[in-house]
Amino acid sequence: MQENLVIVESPAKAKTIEKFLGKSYMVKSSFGHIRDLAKKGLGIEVDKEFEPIYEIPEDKRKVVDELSRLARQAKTVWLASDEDREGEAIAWHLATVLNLPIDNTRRIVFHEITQRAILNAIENPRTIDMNLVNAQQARRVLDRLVGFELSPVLWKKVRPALSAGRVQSVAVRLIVEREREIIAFQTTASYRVVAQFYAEGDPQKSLFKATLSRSFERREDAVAFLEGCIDERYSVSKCEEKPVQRYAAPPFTTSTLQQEAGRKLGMSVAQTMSVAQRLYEQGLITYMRTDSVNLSQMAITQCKNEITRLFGAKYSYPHNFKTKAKGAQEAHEAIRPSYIERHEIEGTAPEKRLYELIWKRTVASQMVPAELDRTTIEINLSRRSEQFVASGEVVRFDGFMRLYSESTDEDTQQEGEGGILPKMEVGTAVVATTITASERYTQAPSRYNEAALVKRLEELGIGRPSTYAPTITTIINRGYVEKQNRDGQKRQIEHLILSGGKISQKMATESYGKEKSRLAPTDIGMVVNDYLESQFASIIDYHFTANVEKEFDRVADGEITWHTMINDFYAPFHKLVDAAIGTQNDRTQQVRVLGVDPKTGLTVKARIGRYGPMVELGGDDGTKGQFASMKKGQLIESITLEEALELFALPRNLGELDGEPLMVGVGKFGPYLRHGKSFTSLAKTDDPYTITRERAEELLRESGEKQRAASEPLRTFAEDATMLIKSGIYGPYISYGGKNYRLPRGSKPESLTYVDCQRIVAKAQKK
DNA sequence: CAGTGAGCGAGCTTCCGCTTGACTT
Repeated sequence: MQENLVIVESPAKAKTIEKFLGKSYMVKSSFGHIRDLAKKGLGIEVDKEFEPIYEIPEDKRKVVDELSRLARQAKTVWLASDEDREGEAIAWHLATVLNLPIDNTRRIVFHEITQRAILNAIENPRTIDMNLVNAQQARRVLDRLVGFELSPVLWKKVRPALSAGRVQSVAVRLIVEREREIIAFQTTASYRVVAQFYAEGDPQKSLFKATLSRSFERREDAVAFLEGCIDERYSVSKCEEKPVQRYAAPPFTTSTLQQEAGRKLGMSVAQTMSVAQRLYEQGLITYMRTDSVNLSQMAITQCKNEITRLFGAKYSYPHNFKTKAKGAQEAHEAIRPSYIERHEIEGTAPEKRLYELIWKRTVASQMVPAELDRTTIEINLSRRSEQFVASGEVVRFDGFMRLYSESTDEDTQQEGEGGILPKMEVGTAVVATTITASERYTQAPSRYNEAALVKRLEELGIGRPSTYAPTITTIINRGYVEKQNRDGQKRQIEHLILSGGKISQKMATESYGKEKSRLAPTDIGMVVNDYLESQFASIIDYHFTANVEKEFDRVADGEITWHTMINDFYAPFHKLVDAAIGTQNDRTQQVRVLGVDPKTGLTVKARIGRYGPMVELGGDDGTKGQFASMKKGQLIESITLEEALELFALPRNLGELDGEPLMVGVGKFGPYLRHGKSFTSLAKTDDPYTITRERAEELLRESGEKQRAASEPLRTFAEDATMLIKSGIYGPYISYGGKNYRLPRGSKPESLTYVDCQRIVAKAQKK
């Protein structure tokens, strides 16, 4: 029996803290929330002052029973959940459910997992802050009201099983609006002029590139400019050198870790979190769901020592950062290595790489700023008012850049900018060796990648570190958004080159628009977004969360009761819901006419059909038209007539084979070949519109062989022919008596005996 | 699993934030 029971939220945290406290303390975890609003129905008694109906979810029963038992035996119970709204609520639910008496229950908080912080917390217990708890109840109730009243409107007015919510609907809106910007974007070309200069009399050492201060929209203007340059004279009008400092980025929060892991390691948001979770569980890093950039004093000191040891004292700059994120609750430290002196770890490749990234970012944050010289040279023309401008940066002292530099989404360096520039006196005459006017196209805005969406949500104060990854999963699962790759397209660009007094022309191709894993809306995502915007503009407003957060804060400060707050919100909101149900919705039946098929003279339309977005050829006068499903990535709003007509080319018949036609089409699993009753997917590199008969036959043969190989068991046993070890997508498994059984961890299929397999089967059957 | 392009209408779907395993063939 233990004298003291300490309850925290996370089991890994419990393990660490237990080491810091004496033998008389037992530390257990609640695994997050232990109670929630009733799963069925609204879970709120709206007309009884919004009384929440709480219940213990099925999967929490065991934890609660265990904690109950231990709490009864303990002399003192310490509620040590996080010091934020949710943590305070967890403490209150625990106190309520475990029937903890006020006099031997203590609420303690700490923001970092260090021995000093924990002992300090134990010495300064307080009581549960009911205002903070009520702010959480308000948050929970509001989210349920919004989600469970909006979603049914969508079922009725748009399509069943859809969903809407305070966070997810704004996330979808961001993606839809970006797509509309891209659709509306008109690309324009202009000529950008770059010249190669050197100082008169010193061609070797003084070579540099400079860009003209303006570009030319019309080709003839660019040509005229170059012609004028043939007998132009140039001189330096300004040469300025300015020292600048570049500061290290703060240590990681959840959102910045997701961004950097995406950019530098190519990891998805969910992947980053799962790898970080493993590092956390091994005690290698601090908690990975945090909005704080704060470092403990201990970590700052360790960084100082480590930096001094590795690079010398002049590189060390011990300091802390201020959190800027909207609505940050700062219950934890920034994400950092638990032990700064540990530079690398054992583990899988992603674990090692993510740890290294965290280590570098943390240590660099405690290093001095880099010092750079930024040089700007301006070149005047004798007969025109434009100028050529060159700028460059030279690192004078590397500082933190010795270890780490933050990446950006737009890693594009402008031509004519860069490294070292020569020192020049004002008035120096310079000579242009070549001047090039190159065609440049304006770029459409790019679609969000996962981390960029998280960044935007965080800026708006929407969502929490624990929900960024799940929110993305939700909007993808609902079919509102897809992760898409796009092939780049090619276009011709013209270079006009003035060299040796003559202008010549050179054509080049450039590719543009290539995208990997970008978030794009689906048609249903756009329809739902437009519907919500038309009926519930105030709820999916970007500032809605920020506004209600202010109200939650007032509840937390005791200025207003949560009932008042929720009532003030609910009355007008519920009116909107009633109004929406009462109005006819014609948005989902939208049909877009794309034009007329030149071959048949029939109209081509795009709309959402029973099985998703489709194009229709003809079918105007009550007759049945020809239908074709739209491809992934195509939208009703932006598909062109040409793209639509292409879709009718499938399914194609490649001719007979063994008396059966060989067909190629596109189904819900992508392009496929059908021969009789058997289906084969095309390879990624094959195009269903152009694939040849020879290639199709080759694919059929290949897939036949693969299928034979896959159905072949890995192992058979002489004792019993029905006991098989097969290879599946989750690794090897046992197939026996029509059922499948997974192998215990670490067992090797080649070393299992028949008796082993029998045991595994028997054990699984007992369960 | 690879197709479709209406109108029988049961009973169901859904939120956001805290936390981890259990489990797919």
